[in-house]
Amino acid sequence: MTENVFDTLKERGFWAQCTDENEVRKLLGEKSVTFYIGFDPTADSLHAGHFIALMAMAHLQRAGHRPICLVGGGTGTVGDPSGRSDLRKVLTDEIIEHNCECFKKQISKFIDFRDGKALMVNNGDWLRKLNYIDLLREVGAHFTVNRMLTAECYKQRWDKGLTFLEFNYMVMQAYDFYKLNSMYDCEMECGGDDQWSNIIAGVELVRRKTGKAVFGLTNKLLTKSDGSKMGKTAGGALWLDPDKVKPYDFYQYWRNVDDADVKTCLSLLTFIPIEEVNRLSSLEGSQINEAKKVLAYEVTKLVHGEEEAKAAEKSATEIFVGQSAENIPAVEIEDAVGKKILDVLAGAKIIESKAEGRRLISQNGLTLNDEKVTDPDKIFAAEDFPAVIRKGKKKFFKLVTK
RNA sequence: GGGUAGGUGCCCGAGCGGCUAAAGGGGGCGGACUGUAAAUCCGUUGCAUUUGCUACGAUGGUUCGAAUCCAUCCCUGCCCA
Repeated sequence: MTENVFDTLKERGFWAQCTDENEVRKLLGEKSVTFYIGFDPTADSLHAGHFIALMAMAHLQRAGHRPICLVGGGTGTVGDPSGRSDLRKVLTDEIIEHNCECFKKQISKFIDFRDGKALMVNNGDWLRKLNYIDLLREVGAHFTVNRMLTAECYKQRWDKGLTFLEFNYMVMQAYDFYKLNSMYDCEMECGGDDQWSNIIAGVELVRRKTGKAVFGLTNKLLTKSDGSKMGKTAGGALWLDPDKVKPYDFYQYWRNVDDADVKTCLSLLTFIPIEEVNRLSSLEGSQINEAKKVLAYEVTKLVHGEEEAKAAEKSATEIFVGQSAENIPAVEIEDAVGKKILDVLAGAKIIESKAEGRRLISQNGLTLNDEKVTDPDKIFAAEDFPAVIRKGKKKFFKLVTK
């Protein structure tokens, strides 16, 4: 440990807030600390927002600390109200179970679990067995409602209403920390900025129950320079699952971030040395495209592997620079000769509806093999294949018959 | 339980018997301009396409005709108990 990770995290912009800064820094500098981050299984894939937490975790692990990845098989059943203005959908046990499995698989790609260097646990293992009365007596007694009500994470819900179910989320999460502390000597909880209230609750619970000092550290949420959430695509979140967001599209997302966000992304989402990050992000004008290429490549490599990253980069170059159509992401379709182009595209989910297709054509946004499609009733001919479809300016699809 | 305000398209939010597939904004999409960026401007934004279907919490009802009126129910906020 030549350099304190605490400084690294701060320097790279992860740091949002923590309990006693000096103590945390000291702790991280003098020994291997076991820490945890929780991930609630609200979907069957992690997304860009989780990725930043995984990066923080990876930095800490590289510095010799031991991460515990906590999947929320228990807390997921309750739903975290933090930062939400609406009630969480209550998920069924089967869905949660399935989502937990998906999370585990994905997390394993970023964190090294060999030789006990990291742990993966599921809080369902203890939360689901809890007895209500026992919990109230053991844990509930340490919380004052007055204090809880002042927590930032509930404020957004004052107008909309907060159910008792969700109100209890904080208690569950605090209990997790207490459990992990007693089972694995976990001394620090990390997480997104929005988790601060929950983390503090855990820190206090551990102290009250055991007298031990434990710590909390939060990282910035991934937001754009204008404050809006980053990692949103037309289809929703920017998933890390290649079946949900194709590596090529994933690459393109980062290739197209705002100039103003390049620096944040490079430092938070890649392991590129900070000096290089600074150099790249200070490039001016169109030069900054170089930085975006590096960003897109590096992030894609971390998430989907080197091979996919190279393929995505190659496709992008071919599409936007050269005219070759070799590596355009292929979409498999049934034999389409003689069928209406709109039917085929809608069937392949390239367009959401035929109405969208008609709109696209009338607005000059659909191209087939470098020719604008002008007739909404156009029929595919044999010589159109292999067909390259361009939707708008930047979206390319190659139609390949099965 | 009582009182009261509500539940509208992806989101926010107007409408309160026909001219309403529903103002306005946000978001999305397409185009122009560019650097595969931002900002700006223009167009577009339920589905199917030829006037058909689906849609304003749910179900029934009044009416030639309802998101708009009535009834019942469900859900939510606020106040009181």
